[in-house]
Amino acid sequence: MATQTARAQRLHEGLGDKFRALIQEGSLKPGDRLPSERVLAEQFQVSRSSVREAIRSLELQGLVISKRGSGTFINTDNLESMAALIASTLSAGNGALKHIFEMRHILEPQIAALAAQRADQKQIHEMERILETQSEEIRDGRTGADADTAFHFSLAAATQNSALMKLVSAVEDILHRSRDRSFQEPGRPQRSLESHRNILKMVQSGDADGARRAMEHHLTMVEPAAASGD
Amino acid sequence: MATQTARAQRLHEGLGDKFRALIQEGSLKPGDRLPSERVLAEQFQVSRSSVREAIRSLELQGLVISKRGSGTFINTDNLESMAALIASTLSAGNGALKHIFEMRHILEPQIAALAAQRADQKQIHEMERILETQSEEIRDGRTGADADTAFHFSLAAATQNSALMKLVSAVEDILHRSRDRSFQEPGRPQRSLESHRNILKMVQSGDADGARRAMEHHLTMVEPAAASGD
DNA sequence: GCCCTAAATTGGTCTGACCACTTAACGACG
DNA sequence: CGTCGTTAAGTGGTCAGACCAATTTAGGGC
Repeated sequence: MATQTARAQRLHEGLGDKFRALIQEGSLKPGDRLPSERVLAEQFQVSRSSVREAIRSLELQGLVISKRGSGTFINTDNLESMAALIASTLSAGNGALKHIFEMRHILEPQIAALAAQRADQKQIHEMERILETQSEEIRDGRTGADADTAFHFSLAAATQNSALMKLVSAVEDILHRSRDRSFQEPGRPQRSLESHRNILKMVQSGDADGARRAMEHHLTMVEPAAASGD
Repeated sequence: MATQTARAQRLHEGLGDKFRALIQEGSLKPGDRLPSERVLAEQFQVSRSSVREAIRSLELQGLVISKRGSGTFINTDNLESMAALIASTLSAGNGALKHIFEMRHILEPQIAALAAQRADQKQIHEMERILETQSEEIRDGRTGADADTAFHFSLAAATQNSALMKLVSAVEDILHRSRDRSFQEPGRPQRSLESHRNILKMVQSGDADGARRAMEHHLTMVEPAAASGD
């Protein structure tokens, strides 16, 4: 009956939608194990191949994770793999790093402003902790790139907007690799930390406009020359 | 036969990487047809199942498109399917529509500003054409929702930033369905068209700040009450 | 020449089997 | 009794060959 949709749906695509619905409806919770492929095949009256292709798509979308010999599980933190998926899509093709930097420059100042309006105490404390870590790493002679990424992400989390979180997570993921290089310049990690502190200060005081400006300043400072010239 | 690989990843993942490399290295150009699954299976000394799972992942990433009875082709405009992928990821889980609206409110005003600075004559002409179409549709009693989406997308295209184009395309895709409903209110299509014209006017005159404000006004006006209140 | 039909080709699905790995049950041993 | 290896069952990953459905291509009749 569902074989002839206008869009010529293939069987495994329809299956994927059914599984996705099951997961999102709450019948299955994060961490749960899906029925085995053989069981699903019988349950939906299709072959194991079709079930596998459907699961394959769910796995690529980060909804589930298949483990050989163990089973297929609902992804606990779907954020990471979802971000990876968006990242691979955004940076695919001729997606120059320059474009990603520009997108970031558009997004993050506004995110900082939103965070200033919405961050709760727990999230502010989390940011303080991250900046402490970053400070320690720099004192030990490291770049603090991980903490840097974590700070930007925690800001996004403070917006309480899951879509923004996913997107920032993807953007930061793309930039993470190049960041190690740009952090090599002497004095850069220290300056980055200081502007992070300025941003946090604005967020703490709930100054949305100040947070936006602080983030703009931070990004302009951090942006490598290569990105604007390429 | 090839049972002793067991290196690290799953077989079809490695295959996917090989195919992806082939495509991106330029051995295969957009529009070209991949060798048939049976040929690829023999060529790489794996089973057809593995080839299929690899192709499935490429298809989900928008790199290729499989057509039953015809073949598998390198995706010509990868924009559409890539956007669909990002869209499904962004809206997956508890991603409320409200979050998407907010993301849009962050993105598009800045995009309008960038467009005002960078749009070339051809792109401006394209936007004029779209607004004409929208005008005609409204005159004929339709909502003009398609033209509406097209306008927002052409604005993103004018930024010359492929990452932004993909993202806007994804966001608009998510909103497109709900748009038809909100366009039912009397007078709404007409007002939307007028604010589009204001945005275009700013873009034509190269007024970045004016374009940003015009877009902000437009979005605020278009945003459904449900999205801002919930 | 044109149009219709049949064969070849291709992706989609099915079946059943075996492999590699994980987990849990079980029995031998200390 | 508890611990530890061994074994058996279960699971995802891969393979092989077959058939189906859609498309393309090649003939054949007009």
